[in-house]
Amino acid sequence: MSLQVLLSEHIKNAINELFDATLETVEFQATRKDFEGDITVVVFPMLRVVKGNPAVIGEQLGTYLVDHVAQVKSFNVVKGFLNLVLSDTYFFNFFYTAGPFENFGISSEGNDAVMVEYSSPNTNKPLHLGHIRNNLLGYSVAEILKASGKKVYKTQIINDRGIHICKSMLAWERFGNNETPDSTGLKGDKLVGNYYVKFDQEYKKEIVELVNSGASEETAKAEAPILQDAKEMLRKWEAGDPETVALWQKMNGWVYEGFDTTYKAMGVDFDTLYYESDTYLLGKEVIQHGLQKGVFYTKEDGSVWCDLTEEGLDEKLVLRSDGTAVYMTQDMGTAVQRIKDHPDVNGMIYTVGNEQDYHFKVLFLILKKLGYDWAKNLYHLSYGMVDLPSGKMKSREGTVVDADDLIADMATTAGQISEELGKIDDLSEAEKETLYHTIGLGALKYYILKVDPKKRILFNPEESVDFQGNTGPFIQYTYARIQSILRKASEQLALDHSVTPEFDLHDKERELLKILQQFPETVQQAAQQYSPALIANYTYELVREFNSFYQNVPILGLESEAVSIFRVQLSEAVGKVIKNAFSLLGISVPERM
RNA sequence: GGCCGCGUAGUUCAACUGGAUAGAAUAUCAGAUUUCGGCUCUGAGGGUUGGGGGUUCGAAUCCUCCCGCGGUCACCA
Repeated sequence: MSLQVLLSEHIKNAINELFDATLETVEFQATRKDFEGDITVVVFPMLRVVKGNPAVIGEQLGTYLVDHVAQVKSFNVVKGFLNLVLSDTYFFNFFYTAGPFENFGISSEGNDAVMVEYSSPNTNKPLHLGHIRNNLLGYSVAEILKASGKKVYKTQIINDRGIHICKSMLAWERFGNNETPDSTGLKGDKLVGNYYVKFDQEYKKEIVELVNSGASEETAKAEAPILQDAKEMLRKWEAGDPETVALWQKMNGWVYEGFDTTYKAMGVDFDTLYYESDTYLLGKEVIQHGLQKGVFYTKEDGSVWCDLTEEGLDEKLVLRSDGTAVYMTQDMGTAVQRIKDHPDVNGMIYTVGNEQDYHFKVLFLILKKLGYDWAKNLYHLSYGMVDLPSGKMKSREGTVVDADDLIADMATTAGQISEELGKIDDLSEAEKETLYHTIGLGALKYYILKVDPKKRILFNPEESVDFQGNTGPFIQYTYARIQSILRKASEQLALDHSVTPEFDLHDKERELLKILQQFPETVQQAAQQYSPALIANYTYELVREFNSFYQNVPILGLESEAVSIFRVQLSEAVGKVIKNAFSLLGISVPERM
């Protein structure tokens, strides 16, 4: 039984005995640092069933608890807050039953399955900083859900068809001179991206020419020959023209290879993939189903709509008058398909930028109206844009930050700083390179994940790779330091885990234990809220608490060996929790740095 | 313009979802140490939580009206 449950029981009994009243729930909170105590009972809410002065009620409750509950050592009351001081035995007991902390906070996989979609790129240009936030969020939320006891499928829908894909194909065909990733030494996604840019340049040229020869800008934009050709290419692709399809496959293949490299560098992965070229025709049966149920209706021109005005939204087109699918149709079809493919899944998380908030609101609502029981478990993991100190990322102004470049830069910067600090001279070059990548990536990931997803991020590369403050490297550094403590300790002490300590806990050690035991709860909370930021901030708090004590107080070579052993074991536990927490964020921790 | 989101120390972020005196980190300043203006400690200042009103024992958090920033309003995806 957890402590809170135990205390609730006793408090309810107390209210019953002392005031002859019935209490439904008891509200707890962690005691604030500036007050004495470990856990706080809020008395105010009880005033609804018990009349009286909250401070007096608190006194009476406190006395009762000290008398009846072994774990409560003493108490104090401030206004309506009853602060309980727990016994050392309680903390020792927690520490020695929860240990050895290997899988602390990580539940084993259950049957309840969810699907997490993230990344979902277009196959006509390389991944950029915006995708990085998307990928990190999606991956981390998937890991957190897993740790909370769910079965998780990571997926993405790859946007591999459409006019934008044809644009890069056309430009390559026309200006490419049969260039390949091999012949140019470029990553496949970069090469294809270059031709997408090339198309745009040519297109603009043609517009200027047309306008100069008297056309209006609007008609010039619509009628530029190169755009017409791209449209023609799309028609050919949809008709299954072998040559076009072969080109499409070849160029997409290049892009996938490039993406794989980037995903690998980022440390993210997927369990199952969906391609838009397979799903873009899906959803028509869903439309039929919806028409029968009366959820949709047909207009005179044959287009199909869903009326959401009762729910405060608009009318939404779900099928064009020519019978072809729109974005919404596809997304409905894909959702249904995914459940068909994975019958154990009963919920989905979509990691997509907040510019699509409205789209997902509508999608979820329609699926609910269609009567799918899993539709109530859909969640749009919506996140804000990533801005740079120089302003917004604009592809036309060339201020887009490329994902590969950024990851490489972060590693370089991490290397420079490490060299200056000069603590790792005895590592081999290869080891150093791995380490710098770990640190650089850790800096990047932590900086992005510690911010609430829905808020915009101002990404400052220099600040993020700082080794001080609330940063990834600082936490990694603490982990490495703990490993070093353990290495030294193993030479001096026999770490007997069966030792039952007999000494008073230092206040700081109680603080640390309090934070430590909150980890499992934090994981559950983060899973409920889909918030890696919660994990990140938790880890930082743990690390800060650890440093504030063990930076000034010796761990080894104390007069009492029992205390030394305990401190080493506590350090070890903190290290393991850091490692567990960081693995939920997709960040690895170095053994030394 | 309608709808959605955001607004917290100079800056970047927190605040256990309505709880106590709104906290960290950075930057700044002052001390200590230092063969260094750089590294490391110690400490300080810094806030009407965009503004007004409301709800209650209690509001950064909830409701409302303004202000500012962003997004979105396609038979595009």
